[in-house]
Amino acid sequence: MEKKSDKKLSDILQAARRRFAKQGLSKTTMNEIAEDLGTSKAALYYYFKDKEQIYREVVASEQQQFIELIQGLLERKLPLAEKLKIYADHRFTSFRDLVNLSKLSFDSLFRFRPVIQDLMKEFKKKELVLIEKILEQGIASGEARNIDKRFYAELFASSMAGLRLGSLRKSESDKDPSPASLKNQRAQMLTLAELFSNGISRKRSRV
Amino acid sequence: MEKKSDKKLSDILQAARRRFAKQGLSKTTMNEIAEDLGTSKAALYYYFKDKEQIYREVVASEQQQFIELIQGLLERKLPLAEKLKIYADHRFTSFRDLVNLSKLSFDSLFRFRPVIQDLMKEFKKKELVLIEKILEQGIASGEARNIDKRFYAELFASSMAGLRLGSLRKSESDKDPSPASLKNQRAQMLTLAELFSNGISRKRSRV
DNA sequence: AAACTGACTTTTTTACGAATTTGGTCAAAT
DNA sequence: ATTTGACCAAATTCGTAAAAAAGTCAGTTT
Repeated sequence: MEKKSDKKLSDILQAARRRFAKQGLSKTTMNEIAEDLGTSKAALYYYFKDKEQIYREVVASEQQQFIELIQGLLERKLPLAEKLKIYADHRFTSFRDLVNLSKLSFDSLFRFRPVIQDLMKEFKKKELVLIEKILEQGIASGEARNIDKRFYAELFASSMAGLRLGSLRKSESDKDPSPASLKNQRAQMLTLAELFSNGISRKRSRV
Repeated sequence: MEKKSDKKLSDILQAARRRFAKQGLSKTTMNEIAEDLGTSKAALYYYFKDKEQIYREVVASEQQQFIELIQGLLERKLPLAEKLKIYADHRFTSFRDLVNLSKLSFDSLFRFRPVIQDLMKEFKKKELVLIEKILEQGIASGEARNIDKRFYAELFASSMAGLRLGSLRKSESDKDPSPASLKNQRAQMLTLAELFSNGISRKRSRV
């Protein structure tokens, strides 16, 4: 069975990640990725089935980074309110820094290639599970009322997505959002997390 | 100066509204609108400068319907929590029934024609003012803390938009959302309104 | 004069084949 | 096991001509 050097695999993914981040999926060519690595296009096909698989792995790895961040959060002993705020903060930071994940969630709105839709749908499902787990813990610990986890997780996820989109829209068309706009987006997400945790809390707390 | 029969003006707008609702802006032709009215294309240009103006007036009138609904709400003596819930309900209902307004908010995400962006930007600005007024009233009455109205209004508006989008995405691609999905969307919006009003309330209430 | 029309011009969209680019394969080389 | 250049096939871009739609206007009707 073939072993296929891990080093080479990750080199390819790294080069591809940079290209996808800069140019997106369709405008990145296999030749460009190969040239960035000083190798030939055909070599790429020794390691990956096709361009789509490279893209999938690049995005999946960024998704995984976020997911692991949250899984780490799930293992910590923290008040529910804290967890939700940290979740909001991680989500903000990840979508700011993981360019391909960020681009994906944007593209999924109007690029109809199945890859995009599939990857996005997958990510949403995973995110929902993570939020449900946080709520689960909060209910188990008695911090939260016995709410419908699925319903509230969807509510939280969609609202967070809306906040991100609302900020994107404000920045003029194609330009990156300004630091001020990012700061505002983060503040909104944290505030939403607070509203949310207060709303499902058993105690009647105020921040 | 020309008077231009109001009857004819509104007849044209009504025919155009139906066409735009069914086919969207770009796929609706001036000839179709004229034929629906049993008149000639040239006649339309006697009443309207161009196709874009007809579209603007159609959308503006649907926006106005929603705005007047909310302005009516602003004049009622109701608890802040009630007002926010009714706001959420009106928003849900309006976006479900006013097809061109609904289409606009969808198109604004990926149709780059300036008309679309302009009309959407205008609507968002107006919606923000209305939400701010509701918050204003809540602060004045002592029901709400002295929060940053603009900040919270944006938070509320973007979250509501996110809930709508989250529901749209779940329904498979082009089809209309199922009744069940709509019901869920409405429930989410009402719940968000509750979370929100509890969160900004001076009292520590629970529903 | 206000309301409207058919014929007309201009602008935009569509259709489509050729040219080019790109994705993907493979036998041969290292 | 790994890499490559040559090659094919699929997709994209490009130029352009035909079709369709937007928009104009002199002149007619009411």
